[in-house]
Amino acid sequence: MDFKRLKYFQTVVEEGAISSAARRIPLAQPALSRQLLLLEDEVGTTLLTRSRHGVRLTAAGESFYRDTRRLLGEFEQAKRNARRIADG
Amino acid sequence: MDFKRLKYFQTVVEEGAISSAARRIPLAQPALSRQLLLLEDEVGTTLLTRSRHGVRLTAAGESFYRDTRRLLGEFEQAKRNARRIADG
DNA sequence: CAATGTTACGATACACGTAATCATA
DNA sequence: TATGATTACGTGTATCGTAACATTG
Repeated sequence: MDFKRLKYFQTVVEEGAISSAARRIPLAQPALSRQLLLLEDEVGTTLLTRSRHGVRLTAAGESFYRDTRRLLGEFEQAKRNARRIADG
Repeated sequence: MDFKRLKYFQTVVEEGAISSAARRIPLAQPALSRQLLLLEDEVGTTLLTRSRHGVRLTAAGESFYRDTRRLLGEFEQAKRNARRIADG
């Protein structure tokens, strides 16, 4: 599991569609679609419902989105903490 | 950044040496050494001091070890939360 | 048929293992 | 010279982009 995959998921949720998220990342749409399927496979449940108009979070997806958004922030903080201690 | 890389770091800290951590993971010693260098590069600071007897955490490494150990637990919890909501 | 998402497939990048090298008690 | 870490290099797997296909308002 790469943090990259979680960031992709965050972007898709924020954009409400895989296509526009792919443009924003940037990444080809099929590559992003695959990354989301792999993420759902690793988590073990469906996180998004797909439709003609884009994607919507499932209840499980809502939970996972909140949890991982916090997590990504904490990881950045962990790196900052380490650098701050090292640099003085 | 892969979670795998953080888990490798955890194991190295617990073992106190790259060589024994590599046996435990399992992974070839050079591969593990490279992963640690890549991790330090991504974090932006030295996390371990190397010696003939193994490795020791720097002050920055201590901080990063604590932070990421917590993070890894929280990630597992995030997955469990999602599955619980989906299944239950 | 237009805008979305997925599947197929070939090319590239990254992580691995083996072998060689460096460092130190 | 024995133990532990790093560098070099070839190989395999995973990710990417392009192209083709599927779905639906």
